[in-house]
Amino acid sequence: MTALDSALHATGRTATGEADPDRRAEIYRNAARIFHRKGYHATSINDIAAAVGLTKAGLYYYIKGKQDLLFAIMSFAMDQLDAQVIEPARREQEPQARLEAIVSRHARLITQDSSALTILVNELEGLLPDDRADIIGRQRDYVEFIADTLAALRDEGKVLGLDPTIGAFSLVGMILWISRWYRADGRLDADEVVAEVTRMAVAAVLNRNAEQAEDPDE
Amino acid sequence: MTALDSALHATGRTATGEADPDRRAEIYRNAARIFHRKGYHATSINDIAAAVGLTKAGLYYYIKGKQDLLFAIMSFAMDQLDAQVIEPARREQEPQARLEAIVSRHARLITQDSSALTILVNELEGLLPDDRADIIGRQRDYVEFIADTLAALRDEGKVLGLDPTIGAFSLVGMILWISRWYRADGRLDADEVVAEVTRMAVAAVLNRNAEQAEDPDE
DNA sequence: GCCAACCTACCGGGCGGTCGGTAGACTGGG
DNA sequence: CCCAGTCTACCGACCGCCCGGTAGGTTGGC
Repeated sequence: MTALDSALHATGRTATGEADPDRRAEIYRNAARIFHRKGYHATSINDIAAAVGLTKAGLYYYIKGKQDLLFAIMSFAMDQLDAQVIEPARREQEPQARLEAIVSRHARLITQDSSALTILVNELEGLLPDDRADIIGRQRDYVEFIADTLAALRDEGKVLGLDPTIGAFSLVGMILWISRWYRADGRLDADEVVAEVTRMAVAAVLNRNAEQAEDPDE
Repeated sequence: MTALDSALHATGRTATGEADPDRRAEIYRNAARIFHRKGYHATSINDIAAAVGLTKAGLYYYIKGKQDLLFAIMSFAMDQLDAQVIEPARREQEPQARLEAIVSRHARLITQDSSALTILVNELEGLLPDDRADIIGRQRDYVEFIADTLAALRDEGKVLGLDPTIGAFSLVGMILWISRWYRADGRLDADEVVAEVTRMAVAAVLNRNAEQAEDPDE
């Protein structure tokens, strides 16, 4: 997660703004890991401070507060999603290729490091209202991007009788859930998981047999 | 959620055991709602007490502690899953019918009342180790039940080149995610959501075209 | 000598949980 | 018909603890 350094500059509003960015990146990385493991509310500032070898007061040299720390991590995760998933997928012209890009890239990201991305969806209620509105808005945009892609597939005749909203949410659920069961040191390797999930996602929305095509309603 | 009453008798180990079961059911119902909305750690005993018109001390007449309350709710949710999803599905002999029963029944349950079922997956770290082991074990059994169903489909030749474990987890993710976006008062109605999700789930795992059947590896 | 990078010591407050008490309904003996 | 005794269902006050956050240093490299 070396990209965290640059991300911190981008979300500078949450940090003191003068401290060593490498050290701050290390702190944010550890915070994300602990928030992910124990949950935001169950994690104390002391837990994070201890993990980076500081006292609580020492940690406050680098952060403005617990909620700002959470928002910075979630903003970073959202930036990551934008840069690694949404932007590359947007460059795909074919709707089906675009869908495959979304799913495989998002799944890949989660197998690489799920901390920040998982916090992004699980700890929304820990944010201040304004920050929460910001994050939720960006998440909504993402789901709409997927729904639009499904709608484009429908216009091509490749999808019949599927509500794009339900489809988009279902795919997102499938992808996000990966962080709950995938372990880098487990039986399954990341390439296999990404490929399999992508195949399932595409199969879930594409109609390939007459049976579904003939009976779009019900 | 009237079935809560009987569930409470079943999980009597967590309550004082003498108090009015109706009142206790009301308390558990409210607790589940608030845990669901704010999260376990962000919810104080006072929040729950106030919601049922008691003081904190008064509430302790009915419950043994915060963690026991959580475990009771999760046990109830797991009982619900057993009775409404797993048992009925087990009675389906055909693997495909069984899969459809699992998905549609589980999805239906979530559209009806997601509180307890959502707590079941999101608040595991709030439990004592022994209780957590209990719940995780039951959840693992459920995923294995789905994986076995997928394996049976594979043995029938209806599924090719799909890892049953990945498939089972992905379907579970799709289903559980419903509680995050479905609103009973929203644009989509429950029947539509259940039907659509079930169709997607089946499509995701069944191979219906030659393309997939010819190339199981990769 | 200065400033970045920390620390010790502390604050107010809310937490989960407990304790002693009590209003009021109910019960049974005279 | 009464009243002592008992039990259910609660409450006010309190406990120790830990939380997020801060004030005011101290230290070591430039």
